[in-house]
Amino acid sequence: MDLFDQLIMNESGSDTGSGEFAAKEEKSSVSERLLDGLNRQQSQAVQHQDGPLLILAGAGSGKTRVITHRIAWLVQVKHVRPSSILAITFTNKAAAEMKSRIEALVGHVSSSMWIGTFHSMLLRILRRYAERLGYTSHFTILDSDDQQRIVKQCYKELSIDDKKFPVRMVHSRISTAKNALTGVEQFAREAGSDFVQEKVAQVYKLYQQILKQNNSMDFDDILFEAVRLLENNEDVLADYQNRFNYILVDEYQDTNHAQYKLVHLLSAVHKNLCVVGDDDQSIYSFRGANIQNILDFEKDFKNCTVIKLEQNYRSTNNVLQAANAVIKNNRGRKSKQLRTELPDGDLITFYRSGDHSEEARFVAREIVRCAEKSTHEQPYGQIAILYRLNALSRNLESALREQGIPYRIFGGTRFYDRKEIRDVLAYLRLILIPEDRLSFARIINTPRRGIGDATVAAVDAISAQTGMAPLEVCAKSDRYPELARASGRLLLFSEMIADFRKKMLADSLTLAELIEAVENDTGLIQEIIDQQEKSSVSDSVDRIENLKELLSDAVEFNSSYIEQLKNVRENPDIAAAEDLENADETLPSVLTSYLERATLYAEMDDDKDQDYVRLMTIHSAKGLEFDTVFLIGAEEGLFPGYRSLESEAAIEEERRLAYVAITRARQKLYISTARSRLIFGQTQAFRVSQFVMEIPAEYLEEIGGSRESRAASHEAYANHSNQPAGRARVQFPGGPAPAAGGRSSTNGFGNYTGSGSATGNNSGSGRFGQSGQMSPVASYTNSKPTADKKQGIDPSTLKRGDKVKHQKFGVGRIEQITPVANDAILVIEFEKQGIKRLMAKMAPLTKV
DNA sequence: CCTGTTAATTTTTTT
DNA sequence: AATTAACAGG
Repeated sequence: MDLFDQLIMNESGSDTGSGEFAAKEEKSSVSERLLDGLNRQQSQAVQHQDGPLLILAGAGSGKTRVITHRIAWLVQVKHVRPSSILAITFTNKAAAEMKSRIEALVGHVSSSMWIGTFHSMLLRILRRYAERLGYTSHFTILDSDDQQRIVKQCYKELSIDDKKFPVRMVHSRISTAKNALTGVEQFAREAGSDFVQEKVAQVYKLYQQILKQNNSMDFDDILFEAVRLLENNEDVLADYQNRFNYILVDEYQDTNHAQYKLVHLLSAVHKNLCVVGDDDQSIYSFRGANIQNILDFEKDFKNCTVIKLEQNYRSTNNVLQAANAVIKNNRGRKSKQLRTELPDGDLITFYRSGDHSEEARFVAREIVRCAEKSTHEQPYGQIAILYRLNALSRNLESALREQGIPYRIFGGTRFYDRKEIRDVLAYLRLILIPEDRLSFARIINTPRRGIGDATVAAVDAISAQTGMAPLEVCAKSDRYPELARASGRLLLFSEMIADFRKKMLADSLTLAELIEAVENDTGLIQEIIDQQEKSSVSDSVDRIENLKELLSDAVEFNSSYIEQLKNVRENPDIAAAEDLENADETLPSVLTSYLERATLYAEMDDDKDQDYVRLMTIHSAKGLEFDTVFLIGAEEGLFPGYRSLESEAAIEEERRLAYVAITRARQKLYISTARSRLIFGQTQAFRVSQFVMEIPAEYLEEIGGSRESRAASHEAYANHSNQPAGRARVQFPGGPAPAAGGRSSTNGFGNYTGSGSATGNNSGSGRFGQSGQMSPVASYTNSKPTADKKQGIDPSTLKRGDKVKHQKFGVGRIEQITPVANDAILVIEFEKQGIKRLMAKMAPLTKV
């Protein structure tokens, strides 16, 4: 993170020339520096005085620059107290970037500004006043996986059939209700006699009870409860209203009702609310975002100033015109027309492939070509492949590997969401908070330890009767005849947790050491190793590597946490001080912060300087830009998705998504489709996306067949030799048209043999936790005295056939060594006990 | 009560 | 296609 900050600072530092410049020109130079290079609208936005301000910032219009410069302007020219500035973003990444860019402009005073996401900033407030809402200040935060589990739990208690009421659907309705600030009672009232809504209302009610009982809030509660807090507590509201003289909200088009309400409440006194957004980039309505918030801003705030940023500095003219042409088909939008002074640039390349693997190979080959002719030091780092659904990334992987292209996939299941990681986190949470029911339920039988559903149900029943936490029931299980049979195992479990807890409270371990102890002593790793022999698809290596990765993550966290603590002590007035009010260096304190970050800050970070192709959904590409963009899967039914085909509003959202995708490209845009594609378990034929049809021909070149009109599509599909139509018109840049697709179909099957082996998994340079960029696992133990001495053997000293001696199993011979992180899985045939799988460094082994 | 097998269901996008 | 739920056998 520090490195990242530094990079940003250097970058912005050089383009504003802070140092000598300011010294020379003295006074007015400050404002000159902040306005330098801005166009009229931008500079007007930066200098706007007081009162509501709406900045409609088109894609690539220098939005971030305007925001950061405006904040700097407020501080340095208007002498606004930094601590009275609140800047809200949607992602932690955006917040971090804004923070460092502002710091580059104004220096360390930026640290007393509140810059963060809605969730992080509200959490700060909620912790302080938790008691007023009926929580303790240590309430835990539940992510959507936890939410679904609780809904399922509700189903059991209410005996609701999850076939008739899909968990997903009910969960999302509850979430929608909260985002619309509809509480339990109101929801029940409005449900009326609607059968489905009535059931949802029942679940909602019980769901909230369970959360309260657990002293936890889900993601949506953070917004909901914050509104409740402010509305019902005048003193609190007044405090924050007065405190935040200037409020700035980025990506305003993505706010939902609760967020809208919050912004209104907080800005009501000073009315210095500046919102920045682009209605054309509103793509989160499925999450409750209401595009009306930005469209109605002028109505909501009388005498508000509106500034449109329509000058695009990012894309070539061809790309930009294509984007304009697509988005103008939307009806519900503020009229604007982006323009650029950049040259036309290359035409957009449209490629119609036969099927998905041909598409993937085309993309891979084009990337190689791009990289070869690129003058950039890091040719791959400037390339992105975007798609509508995560599922589409699969096809690309093998093609990219074949060409030896370094890549990394973003999104999908996030690191902290992986099963094995969540298991460890659940242990940690239970160790920290023995009353936690959710974590208990998750891990009581993970790994398998002979405690089945029946036993868990009995424990729950006793817990409900006596009011004891489930873990406590386990500890006293010998007192209950109904638990007699499982009592031994229950006691063992509770003692194990108690033992961990003792160690934690004694503060004799580092965070990483505690995690390592959990991973090893609970048998989590052993279970994964044991599964290796059974399951045909061996992902054990990946999963263990993830667990090792968690260790280095913990080390990293630990040191940055300590540093931040130090920082706060030296400057008590920085904003982060409120988060760390009662924090210290002890393990319980560190662990508390760590768990919170794991739920709230679950994004993978991306080093901008890494030279690999980035694969991500369009959603996660918002706010980013790349020299070259490949948009794949541009097919009717995929993009726009078939679920949105019925509703005009949904199509418009998809179109906005298309607009976002197109405008990510700086210089070159490829759009590709497949005539048929294997997806959702079957091969389907697809037409070209209507969004592609909306791009005027003058901005396109076509390869592998034209985008046929609807009428022509049958005919074209009939003569599926993709030779004729497209080929004639192809102007393949740089040479005689190579048979980009159709010819080499042998490859389509060729890669089958290549995959499957362990090497196949590792050779991909892409996946999280495998690439060299992650910090090495080696050094995760540090200063504090280690509680238990390391055992085992360094795997690098071992080879097949070596004899080893195990404390319990006796002497055995090594049959197989599978490297994992900096350790290895050993398959050992013991003379007496048979074949066992063990981690080289962890097992009590000695060389013979 | 666990385990391994079969059947069924699922597929946006994410703070 | 792949993950997850139900089911039967030990």
